Amino acid sequence: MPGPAELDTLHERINGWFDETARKLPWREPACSPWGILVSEVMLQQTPVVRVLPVWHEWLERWPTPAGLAGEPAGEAVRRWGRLGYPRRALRLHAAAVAITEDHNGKVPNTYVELLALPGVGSYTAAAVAAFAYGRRETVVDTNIRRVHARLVSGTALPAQALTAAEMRLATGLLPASDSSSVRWNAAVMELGALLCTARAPKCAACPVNDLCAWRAAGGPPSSYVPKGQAWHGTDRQVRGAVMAVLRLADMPVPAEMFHREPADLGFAPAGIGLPLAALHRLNSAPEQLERALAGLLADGLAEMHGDGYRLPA
DNA sequence: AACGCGTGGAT
DNA sequence: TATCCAAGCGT
Repeated sequence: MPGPAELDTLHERINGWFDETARKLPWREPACSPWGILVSEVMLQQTPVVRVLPVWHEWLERWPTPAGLAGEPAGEAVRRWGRLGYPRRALRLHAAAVAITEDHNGKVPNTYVELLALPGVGSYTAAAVAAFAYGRRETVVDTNIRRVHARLVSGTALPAQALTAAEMRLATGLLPASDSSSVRWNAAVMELGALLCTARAPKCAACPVNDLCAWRAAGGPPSSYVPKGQAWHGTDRQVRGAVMAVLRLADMPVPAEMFHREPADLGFAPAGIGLPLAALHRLNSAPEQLERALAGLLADGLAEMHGDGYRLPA
């Protein structure tokens, strides 16, 4: 843990670097509503900024307030989520909009505890919204901040595989004293991790605190563990994704046999879903895997039965 | 605590 | 081409 003097230096340099070089993002504009910030935070969970930007603009134009989204079927949120990935985030964001409308008079709550109670809002997102939308001094810890702390302070290439209590204490200890400085600090460290102190090829030469970095001082030792990548090909997730691509494009329930049989065997396909349906069949997944994927989507509320067909939740 | 959950750009 | 990984959450 850095001493008080070094802490001041870190705050000054990293916040200064942020002021000069931060990306201009719509949810960072002073005029952005707390709702706009909440939507951005959920969309940014595991999805890069460049892919979020266009969808975020569409959402805020279509649903400028939580009540606007709450007034539509959950399936519409899933459809407009497009290809951001992890579509249950859309479902939960819709549920959060309903909760905000019904329980918070249509206004995004401004405390960590109330935010944390919203569907799809965990410790990171609750702290981020409290800080960035309401100017509160919160301990915001995301994957970028964890990595910067791991290198700068702890001297390791990567943070632990799971978020630890020690990391939270460290992050709290590093926080500037004032509300305004702490808000900027949270955004700045995150930005540093996103732009310079990246997972794979960190741009240490451009880093404003490279002379204070414990990891660099130690000669940049490699990580003590090998992060295991997520499997994709042949997984249920891949099949679920392909099914969801069909449902997003369908404007009527898709008969179960459409998923199980080649379109050529059926002799017809509903307008508009030929391409994603072909992509699904190209996976050539076993019937039981397809069943598992469809059942999973129903269980998660991402799809529902209507007659003998599947559709997004109405 | 470890796992499942989408997607696509970068390397 | 294959692998990595991105502002996590819920169970």
